[in-house]
Amino acid sequence: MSNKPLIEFRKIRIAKAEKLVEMGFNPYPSRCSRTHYAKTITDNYAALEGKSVTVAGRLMSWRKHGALTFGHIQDQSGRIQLYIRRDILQDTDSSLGNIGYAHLKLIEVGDFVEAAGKVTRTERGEISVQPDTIRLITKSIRPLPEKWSGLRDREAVLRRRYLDTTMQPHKKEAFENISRMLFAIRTFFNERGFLEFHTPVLQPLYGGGTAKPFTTHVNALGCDVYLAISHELYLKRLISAGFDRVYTIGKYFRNEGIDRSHHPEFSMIETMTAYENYEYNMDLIEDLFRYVAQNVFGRTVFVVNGQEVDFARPWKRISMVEAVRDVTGVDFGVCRSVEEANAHLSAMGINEPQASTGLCLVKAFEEKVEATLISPTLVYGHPMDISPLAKPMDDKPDYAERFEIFIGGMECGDNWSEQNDPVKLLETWKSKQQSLMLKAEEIHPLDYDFIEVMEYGMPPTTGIGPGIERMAMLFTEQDNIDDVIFFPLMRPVLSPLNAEIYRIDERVYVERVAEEDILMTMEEFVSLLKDKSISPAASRLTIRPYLRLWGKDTTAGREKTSGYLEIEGFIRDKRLRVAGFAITPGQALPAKNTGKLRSMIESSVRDSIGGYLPHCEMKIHDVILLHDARLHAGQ
RNA sequence: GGGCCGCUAGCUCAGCUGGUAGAGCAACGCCCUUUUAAGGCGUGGGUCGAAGGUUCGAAUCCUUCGCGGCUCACCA
Repeated sequence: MSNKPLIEFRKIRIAKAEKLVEMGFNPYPSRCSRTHYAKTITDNYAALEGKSVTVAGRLMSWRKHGALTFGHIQDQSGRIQLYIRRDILQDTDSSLGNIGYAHLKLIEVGDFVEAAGKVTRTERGEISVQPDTIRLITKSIRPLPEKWSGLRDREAVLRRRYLDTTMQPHKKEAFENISRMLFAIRTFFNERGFLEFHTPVLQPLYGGGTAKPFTTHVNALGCDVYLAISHELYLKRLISAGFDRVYTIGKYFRNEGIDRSHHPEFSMIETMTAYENYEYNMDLIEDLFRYVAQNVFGRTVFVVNGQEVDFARPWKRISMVEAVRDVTGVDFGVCRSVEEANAHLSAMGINEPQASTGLCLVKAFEEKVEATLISPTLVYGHPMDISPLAKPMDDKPDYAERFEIFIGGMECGDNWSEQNDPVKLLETWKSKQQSLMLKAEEIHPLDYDFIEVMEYGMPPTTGIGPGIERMAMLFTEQDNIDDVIFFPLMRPVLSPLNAEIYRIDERVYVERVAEEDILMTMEEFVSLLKDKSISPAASRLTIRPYLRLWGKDTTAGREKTSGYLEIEGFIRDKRLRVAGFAITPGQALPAKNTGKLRSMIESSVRDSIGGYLPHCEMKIHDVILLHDARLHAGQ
């Protein structure tokens, strides 16, 4: 028994669906016989006036006036009004699914309905369908958001995008355009003789980038694998296999920061073209952007960060050395020593000494130049230090045949002539791996299988890799990546209200989706601590006690408890779960989950393990009751 | 990870220096043959994100936690 409005609302609507079932209706039929979209009718009124049509969609408004009822049906194309007259609408007939005027109250805003009737105009001039019959297609049992404001809460919009696009259909446009963009990209490459391949997302080694990967496990093979951080090594295998022009529109997973231009899961169009070098790609990518701009969006000028960007004009092409020189006046191309280069850096106010001249150049570029590149710009000639997979330039072997695209101050693609000299490639990788310049976490596994492919030989090859989301942000003029990803990644939540409606224990739900824990029993844990076989990874531990209260044990005469401790900080990046935690209160447990219970638990935790962890600061959270016999007594 | 901000009914929002939690939409009941944010009369609806604390008294003040946003850092 609840007095929450939503729960009442749901009950009332479910009751209506049940009433329909009693009357012989199916509130969730599979068949629908739409003949026209709303927009087709409003766009072609002259031709359709007086003709019979069937429309279907979600009912967005519903105004009853005695013997007249008005409403709006919304489908993918738009909205159209229903103008329902009691003297025209056929009577209820459950064998046909028709709902008559007397039963219209069983239909309400949010439901999906089908209406068949003549196209007409009302006295006020609105193009409408005057139904002879109305069928319920799908009963909705939750209220839609406020009709005028829609969803405003950013979190609500991101978590329930379907409601946002229902209430504000114009918000579908960006996503429709992104879909068309993908189609156009495929057309562009297909027309140029490229073949689309699927490359693996589950990869036994991660390569082709320096990002941190996601790790997962294949039970059938008994080994850990990584989610792709890149697909290029597979595309190169395809070139070696004899395909000259290949591409993939791949999913990339990088276990790093999330912000308005980074998402853990994103996509790129990545190509490989044999018998060409990076100069070919400069033309290719320029053509690609122009093609998408013109064919999907019908224009070439877009507003990025408040500034106009024109994709039609030939793009500026500049070497990284020149770009830095133009902005800062410093020519790293003539630097003779790292010391000299670092001195230039600190003169610019960048006090992070780099390990090589090349890295200094890159640092200066990132700090001083990147944000200034608003119009599409191709920056080429990266230092070899940061280009392990690229070919050096013939005339300047310290620089790579590589270029990046910058638009609106944002990097929008990375491209180079692929290093296909297997001996040099191996050398570079090995020295890179052993280099003390790199932090341990940046060392990537060597892909010897790939080196072997290169040893058999891969013809001269070059690839481009523009990010789909960044492209979408440019073309749809959004400045937040969440607005071009329909389902951005968010922490799972279960509202208390839904927990009540679905009768789910919220904590059990959250537990189930939580990361994998390390498990051991209290007995094992204490004995390992006692032997000093294990020690905490951090000096600050966060401990969450989970407890079940089982009520009074009549034989022992005391209250029974069970549970576990969840310890963060003991094992790096993992939670340790110590099962078999219980308390034996010398007194009755407090009636409520208050500070008193908390302090009993806290002293119990400290008694059981605190002694073995003398140098640890233990932060013990409030107890989380998984079961409380006192609350469940009636069940 | 740091800083700042937010979280009140299904939705959109009020609620000031602490004093009985409010409105609109939505819902429920009744009236209404041209409405379109329809209208009129009436009714019901809350764990104020969570837990502690201060207080005679907390949505309001304090602490911790949760979720989110913006921003900085990190990051091809």
